[in-house]
Amino acid sequence: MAAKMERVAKPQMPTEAAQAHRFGKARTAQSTALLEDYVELISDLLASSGEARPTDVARRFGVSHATAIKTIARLKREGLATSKPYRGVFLTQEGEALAERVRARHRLVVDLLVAVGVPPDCAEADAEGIEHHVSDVALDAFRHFLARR
Amino acid sequence: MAAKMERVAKPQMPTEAAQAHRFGKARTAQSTALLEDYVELISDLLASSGEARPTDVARRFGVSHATAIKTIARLKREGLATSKPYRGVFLTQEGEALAERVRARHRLVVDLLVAVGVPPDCAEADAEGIEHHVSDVALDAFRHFLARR
DNA sequence: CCTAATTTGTAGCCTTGTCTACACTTTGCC
DNA sequence: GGCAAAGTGTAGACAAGGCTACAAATTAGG
Ligand SMILES: [Mn+2]
Ligand SMILES: [Mn+2]
Ligand SMILES: [Mn+2]
Ligand SMILES: [Mn+2]
Repeated sequence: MAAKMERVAKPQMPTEAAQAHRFGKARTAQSTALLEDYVELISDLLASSGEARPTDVARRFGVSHATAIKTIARLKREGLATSKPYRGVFLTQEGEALAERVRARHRLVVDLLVAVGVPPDCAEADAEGIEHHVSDVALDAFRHFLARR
Repeated sequence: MAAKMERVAKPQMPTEAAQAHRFGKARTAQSTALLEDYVELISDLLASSGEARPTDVARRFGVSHATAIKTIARLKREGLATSKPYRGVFLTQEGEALAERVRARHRLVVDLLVAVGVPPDCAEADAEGIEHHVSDVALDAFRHFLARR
């Protein structure tokens, strides 16, 4: 029953393919978000204290040290970090480059949020999640907006 | 060796607790992002065609129908949707309310992005991920910005 | 130097989210 | 009305990300 001839309202929906593609992109971003946050955090720890120990990473990240160690293992598997037992974590060239990009993007997102009126603390908090979903094109737009506002 | 007295550069890092809290919030947002996208999508399908079949949801979402069915099961478990075998999915009152909020937020985020100069297609794509990490405070700021720009 | 505290590593276990493969209903069409 | 196609559901596998509990190594004090 129902919908004899689907001629009702039908507000504009994107095409199936386009929508699937968008959702897929968001899913991919999620899967790399963790790695991005870890390399950024490790890079910060290295810069500010000269070392990045798993326990520090875990505390900063708010997870158990076992979880941090597993994620660091993934970082190594993906060629972003190195570490030897009981020796702290370091970033590969690739890892440091990623950290640099991620850090810059994080700052840009925070700046944009603040520029449109989001309170700084809130901007900082929201940016931690938002940053991983902002494309390069959008980042360019952010830069232009900040430059000429 | 190294760091005899950590008096080096030390660019401002947030406190451990604050940073852990931020990361924790981003993690939580991620875990609800999927549910939000599903209820929004189901609501759209119901509005535009009168029914939301698992296969449609799967195609729109870009996953296998088995995956969609499992996520729909989670929706039901959490009191957001109902369904009987071979009969399509419907939203509970709570689910429809969530869909409404999510839809409005999605639009607001897209509008904000466009307003700061992000190309519409890009805005639409990025918003799909960003939306789940924008707090109510930030949304208010977005509204004000859009109103008085 | 020895011992105790801290850090690190490992070993399960759980939940989510994804897939493929197979079985069962329902639908559509001749 | 019956058969093929389409849709639906279930089962089993995997990876990621989280946890707790325990074991081993390192570091720090006395
Ligand atoms: Mn982040
Ligand atoms: Mn960040
Ligand atoms: Mn979304
Ligand atoms: Mn959305």
